[in-house]
Amino acid sequence: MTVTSFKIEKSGCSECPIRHKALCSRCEPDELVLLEDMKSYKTYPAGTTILWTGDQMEFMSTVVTGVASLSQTMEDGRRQMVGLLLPSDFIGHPNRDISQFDVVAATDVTLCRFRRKQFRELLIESPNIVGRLLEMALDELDAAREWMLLLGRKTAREKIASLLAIVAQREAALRLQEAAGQTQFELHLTREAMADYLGLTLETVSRQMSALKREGTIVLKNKRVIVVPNFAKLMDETGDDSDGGLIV
Amino acid sequence: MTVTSFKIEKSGCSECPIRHKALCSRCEPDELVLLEDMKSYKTYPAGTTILWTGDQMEFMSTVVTGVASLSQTMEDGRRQMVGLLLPSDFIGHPNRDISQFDVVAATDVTLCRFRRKQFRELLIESPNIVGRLLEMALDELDAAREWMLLLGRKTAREKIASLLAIVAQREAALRLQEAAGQTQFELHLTREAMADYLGLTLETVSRQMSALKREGTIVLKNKRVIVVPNFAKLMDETGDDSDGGLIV
DNA sequence: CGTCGGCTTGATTGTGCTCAACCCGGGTGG
DNA sequence: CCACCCGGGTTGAGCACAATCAAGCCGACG
Repeated sequence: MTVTSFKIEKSGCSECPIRHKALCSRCEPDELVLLEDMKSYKTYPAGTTILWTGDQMEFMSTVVTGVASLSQTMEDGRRQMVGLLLPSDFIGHPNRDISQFDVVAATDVTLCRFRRKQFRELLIESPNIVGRLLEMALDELDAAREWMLLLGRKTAREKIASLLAIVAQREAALRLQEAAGQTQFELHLTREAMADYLGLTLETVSRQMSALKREGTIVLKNKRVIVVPNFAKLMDETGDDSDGGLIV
Repeated sequence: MTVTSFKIEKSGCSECPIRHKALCSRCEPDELVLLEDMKSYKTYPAGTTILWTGDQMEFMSTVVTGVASLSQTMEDGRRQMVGLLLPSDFIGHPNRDISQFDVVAATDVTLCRFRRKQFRELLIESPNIVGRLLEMALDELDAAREWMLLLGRKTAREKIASLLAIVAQREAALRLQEAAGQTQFELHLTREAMADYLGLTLETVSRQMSALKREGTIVLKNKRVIVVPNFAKLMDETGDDSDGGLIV
């Protein structure tokens, strides 16, 4: 177990960084005490596979810190990422004990875990948790469906622009700003990860990135940090309608 | 209101054809009485759009009979189906009052509906419903993610074979059989609907169907009824691993 | 009989994949 | 210190698969 996880293990739920967003966000103080008893933390180094397709899932987990990816692989190696797990996102299925996907730590990842059996009992007793879990599942479902449009119908160019726009908006939201005018953000993904996410090859990703650079839509500061001089111009490339396709 | 819906309106929940699968499947008799009071039926003819993207959603609904599709459309007309709604499937989001997708009746469709406001109160009081809804949402999420692999990574041939295999398995399950050896089923979808579902053009769908026919993988009985002489041969074309990629 | 929707088939084009070479920066070890 | 390697990234040439454009078929229905 690493040092980071140890620090977290000392602190209670009330100091948890994702307290207001995770499945426990609606819990009353007395319910939190219950959770406090059951939970355990575990940290995985970047690059580790947390769960393979077909693995037994002894635990239900919430991402506390770090980023993990959910992906599927075909026999011949073709791979598709089907979800990005950010802090507060949930891993597990109360009624299925076998993982349907590979879960890979993209950065160092710390999970807050509950044993399946205990968790199921918890669900029966705690409507606040079930309700929040339902809400989160429905949000994930909508996100997955949005992504299906991208995978099925967008061109390579539009896919790249969409990904960049989404990451930019997410980072802006963290700073409580809106992505508009000049924006700057960090892209943690390798070209290969982008390709897996978008259903492209890494060469196509590289080519389209170069094209966007050449045309001045984006400027690369240092391979990871991207500057968007004019966010509207990037949005034009996504293929979405003017309001960004998002219901705000 | 059509004749079919009138018949349904007369019968109570206990005679409902989807009683054992829908969101009410775990309800006790006393809870059913509650639902009985709140519900109303509505039938839409084939081809009708039940809900447009951006529409206010006054009702939360369950499909009782028929098939509807969930889809997204881009400005320029490109369209992607993101879900198929079969009997017992649920439409609506307790915490969102605006539809994110177009909902179109593929066949005549009858919905069992609850008013949003009432439904939300119901959720607070009835853990059996929330629990069932969570289960259904997680199943949908897994299905959506499976579909993302198909959209992002499979070839046209594999997409068609996968669709046929899935429909065949579903129909077999209805007859409490397993798809194996010689199988036969009905495909309600037009070529265009298949294309929208698979992220292809209808010409490509037609060509691949012809190819599968030519090679003897499938036999068309009468444009809608498809015979699969050897189910394993069809599975070979899907690109999935031998066990069908399904966790049984 | 003509029309119309759903479907098939053909010819051509083009986007994105494949294969391949090469660049760049950061370790590592002789 | 330099040589080497290795992972991530870029770029090019050629190809293949699916999209596009276009014509025609078939069965239903007015």
